[in-house]
Amino acid sequence: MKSKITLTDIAQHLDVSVALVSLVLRNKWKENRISRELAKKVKETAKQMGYKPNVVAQSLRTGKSGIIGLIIADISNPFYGQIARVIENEAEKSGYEVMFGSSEENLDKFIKVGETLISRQVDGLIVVPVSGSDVTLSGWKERNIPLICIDRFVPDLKIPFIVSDNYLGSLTVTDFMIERGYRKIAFVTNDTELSTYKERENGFLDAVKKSTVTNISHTVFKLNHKDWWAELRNIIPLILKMETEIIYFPQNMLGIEGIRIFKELNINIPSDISVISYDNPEIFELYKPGITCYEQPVSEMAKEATSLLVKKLSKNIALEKYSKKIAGNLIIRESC
Amino acid sequence: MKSKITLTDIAQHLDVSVALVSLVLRNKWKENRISRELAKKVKETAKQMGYKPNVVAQSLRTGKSGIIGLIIADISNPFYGQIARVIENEAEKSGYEVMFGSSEENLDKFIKVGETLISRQVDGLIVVPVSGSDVTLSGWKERNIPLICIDRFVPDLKIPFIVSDNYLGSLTVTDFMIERGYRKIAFVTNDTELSTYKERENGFLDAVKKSTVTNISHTVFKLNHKDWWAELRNIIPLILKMETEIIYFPQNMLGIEGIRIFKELNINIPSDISVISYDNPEIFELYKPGITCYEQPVSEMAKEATSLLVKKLSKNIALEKYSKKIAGNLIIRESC
DNA sequence: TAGTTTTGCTAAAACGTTTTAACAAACTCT
DNA sequence: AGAGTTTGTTAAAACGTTTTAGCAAAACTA
Repeated sequence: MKSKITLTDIAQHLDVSVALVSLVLRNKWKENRISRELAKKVKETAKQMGYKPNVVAQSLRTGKSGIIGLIIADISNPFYGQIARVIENEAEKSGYEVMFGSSEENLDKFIKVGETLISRQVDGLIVVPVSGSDVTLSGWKERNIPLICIDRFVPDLKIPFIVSDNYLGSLTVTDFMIERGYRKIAFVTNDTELSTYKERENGFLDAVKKSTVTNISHTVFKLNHKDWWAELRNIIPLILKMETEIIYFPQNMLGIEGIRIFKELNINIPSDISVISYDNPEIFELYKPGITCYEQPVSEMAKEATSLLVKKLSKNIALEKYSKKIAGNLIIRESC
Repeated sequence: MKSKITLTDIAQHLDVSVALVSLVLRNKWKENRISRELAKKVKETAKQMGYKPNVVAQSLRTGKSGIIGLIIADISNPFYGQIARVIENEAEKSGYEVMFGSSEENLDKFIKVGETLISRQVDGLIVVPVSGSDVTLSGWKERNIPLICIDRFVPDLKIPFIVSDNYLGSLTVTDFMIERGYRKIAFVTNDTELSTYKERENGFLDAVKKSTVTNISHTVFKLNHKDWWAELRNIIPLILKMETEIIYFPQNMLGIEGIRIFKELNINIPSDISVISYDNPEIFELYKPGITCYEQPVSEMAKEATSLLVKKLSKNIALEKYSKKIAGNLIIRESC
């Protein structure tokens, strides 16, 4: 069997033009007045010869690759894995494929992955912006690359975004803690300007401030972005020493690492300390005790973002006004 | 800013030929005797004009896409996620990118994903074969598509494979259970012909058979492939009623689902029943009690498979003789 | 019968590259 | 000075498609 059958092969085999074959196989034979029988014959021969279109050639000619590029922030974070899954699924429904890469929260890698995707002629890009990526993003925008931000947005940049309502979410979490009677609260976050963390911190602080309960003592710990992993290990004993009643992790990786450390230290949740976290990875459900958390509307975000981009690609409209902040929901389990 | 700068743009701008620009930018100017100064000028202009090669056009011309296709079996299985991650990483080191899709253990989807990847002109394919995929695979092989199987192999098909040594692994697990004194053992597996499951079952059965201990009672439960999820729920109470001492899940998803069900039923591990599983997802480490399991050499497999494919792509050699079964290792925790 | 319309198909350009053969100009020999 | 060689550059074909304008033949019109 010949390894690659092209339109030319079929055309030669039937002694017709390449154009005709192309028209038939893309179902344009009617409007191009190609006779029904010939069309049929072409289709059959194509199938029988095992013709598969060369998408690369198609892309080159049409300028459309049928690929959506996705840049997530951290491949090992199940949250982004889930986002990628849903986007892939949704994209497929609209006939697109997804190519993706992870920036690992690193600007250089972000740029590199993006440029690679662009040189592959992706039709559009869904990105989780990383710290410092605003210049790059506006550059891409200038170059007319259809762009959507997901999970995080970049203030001041007129790029449409679909994110979860992190401020509201964190308010909810904090109100819940206070209502449950917790008064000594530790908030352990990453030291970064990213919108997600900022808004969750603001939500936390505002909830405490607005509360009618007055005797709340709260401490914010900021982990160095680069080796938060190690820092968390150092900080947790401190937090325990402070007789903290509850620790609030505003992100799943922090939460997961937290419970790992508690397990190692033989600290019991919730009898020794209570825990609440953002995001709802499978492990929070399975863990004993189940971890109370604020679940983000992952599927919804991913779906919205994809359909927004697809809309943009089919009819070229401005999208900023479609930007959205979507609420999630609190899942109460046994950890607090 | 113009949205797409091409070689032609640069050539016109400098009033030289497109050929020259191409030669310079791909660092072939020396062997083509292009003057040093002109080369320098071309490079500078290219950078300054923001030229990015159109990889699609390059692919069409060269017949190489620089993409490795990957078909995993189940996107929601962290085991395959990890494989995908490592492959992507390794591929990148050799200058390849990875496009992937999941077959969801479904033959039609497997074929569809594969054909899509092929029509995208992937340079080669790493696949986790699904049940019944042998015909498809040999078809692809006929079409000269460089192919490697990972995780599972297809007997009788001369396609190079990198898998873990499932028979040996299961022997090890079973020997361990017996040595620990367990005598009433349930083996809960999927009802499938896939090499992984078959070999783990054989390993289990042979270990029991060969054992010098005589009073072992073992039962094999086979879950219907399609809704194993529901069936497992039905079977576990039976297993408990049989006063089984230990339950052996020969795959991570089975194990995870198992502990979820135990949690729901308020069954304690290991006091009510002991558990041992194959694979080592994060949750087995974090869970209380930690789940004893047999860890597969995921990274090693993924690395081997990638480097094998890359080798094939650079120098076109036959690979079957490089097929490998790699041993994993037992991780002892508290669940048995 | 001559003109007009319809039918059925094809030639050719284009997409952005890579690669090879060829060519003019400048040099180097005798 | 003429032949040969080297240097620096380019024209053109090719990869596999899509798409448009156009053409010949057939079928109508009147």
